[in-house]
Amino acid sequence: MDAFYASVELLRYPQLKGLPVVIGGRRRRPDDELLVRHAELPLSEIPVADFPSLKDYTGRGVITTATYAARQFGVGSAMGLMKAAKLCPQAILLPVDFDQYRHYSRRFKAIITEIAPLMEDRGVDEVYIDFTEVPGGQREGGRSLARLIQKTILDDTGLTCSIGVAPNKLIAKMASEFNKPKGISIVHEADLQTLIWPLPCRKINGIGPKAEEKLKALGIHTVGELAAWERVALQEKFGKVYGAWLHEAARGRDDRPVVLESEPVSVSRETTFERDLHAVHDKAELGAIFTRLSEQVAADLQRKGYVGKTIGVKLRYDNFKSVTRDQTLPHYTADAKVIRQTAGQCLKRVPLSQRLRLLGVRVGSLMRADDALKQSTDQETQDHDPNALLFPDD
DNA sequence: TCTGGGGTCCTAGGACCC
DNA sequence: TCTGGGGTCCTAGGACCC
Repeated sequence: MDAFYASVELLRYPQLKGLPVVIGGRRRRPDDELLVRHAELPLSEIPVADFPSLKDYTGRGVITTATYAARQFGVGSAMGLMKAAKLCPQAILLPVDFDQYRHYSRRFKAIITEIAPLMEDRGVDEVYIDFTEVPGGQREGGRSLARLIQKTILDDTGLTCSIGVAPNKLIAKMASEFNKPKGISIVHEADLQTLIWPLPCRKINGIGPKAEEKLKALGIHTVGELAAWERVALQEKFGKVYGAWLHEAARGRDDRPVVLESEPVSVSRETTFERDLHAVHDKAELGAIFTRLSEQVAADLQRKGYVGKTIGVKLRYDNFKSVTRDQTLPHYTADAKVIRQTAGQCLKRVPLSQRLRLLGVRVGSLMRADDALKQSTDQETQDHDPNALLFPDD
């Protein structure tokens, strides 16, 4: 989806269309005041001049999405808001409204699966679709089906997307970036050298900032330059698995299937504080946050129907260094008190003299709650300990 | 003026078991 | 008196992605 969060906000506030708008920040909805002040007005009639702008923002946070108008000023995803404010102080700043994005996410995905049922969910704003067996999926190399999907999503939601069509996920992902926004790009196997090889390595999904730097140090800047390297040489520099993958990726080879369903591995909640906190000096405040995070994780697990047995904490110090600690329980749980208690044990194993900027609670080694129940009743027949796995404290 | 939140996967060492 | 080989699980950190 094109600038997804921002585009959803523009559905609510069409008067902001064409203006630099960024989504992000840590405050409650800054338009709360707007809504109160303009309670008599529909959202779409709130004057543009009354929207909060980047230059008035103080505090922590990053941009999650910027409209294309804002990107012209050099601001973009993951940029700190304070830095963005220097580049484009007049940009309108709206806070993240995840419920709203989830709602539109479900809608566009439902539209896609109606047209092409083999869809892999890649997060709130991205999917892979298998066109292979869809009627008309091969017409014009896939362009006609891509157009149909774009038009149906636009008619139903008012949102635009960009689609890349290619023989595999690796190339399709790269192709989808070629013509944003509202783009359709078809890349055939034979186009590898002309369309893919000139690109910077960083464009490959799986090469991040670290790998890019390492590649640059070797004089490898483009995918084509990467493709010139022998597999063994890359494996020497990057390790057996990653090196082999780099070798394949540079040749446009990727045999990963489109995965329709997957089980979650972990559930977590974390928060960056308004100001850095100290374990001793701000003990009460930290304790309350810690409890809230544990309760949120427990609620998330219960809502999704999972239990887990590895409980962990994550801390980020004021110097941005992070540490994690975790502990595996002998039983599965989704209980806030058990999570809070175990996470508390983990916290004791971590140095706490430095100020903290972030605290997180995580539950991993998940299992579906109904499967865990089944296991515990199996167990019951063996040792007459009802619900031992799920509810050891009962 | 630094740098969100929610994830996945990989690596590597140590414990422990057969 | 010098110590194999394979497997699994646990833990911590880190790269990467949306």
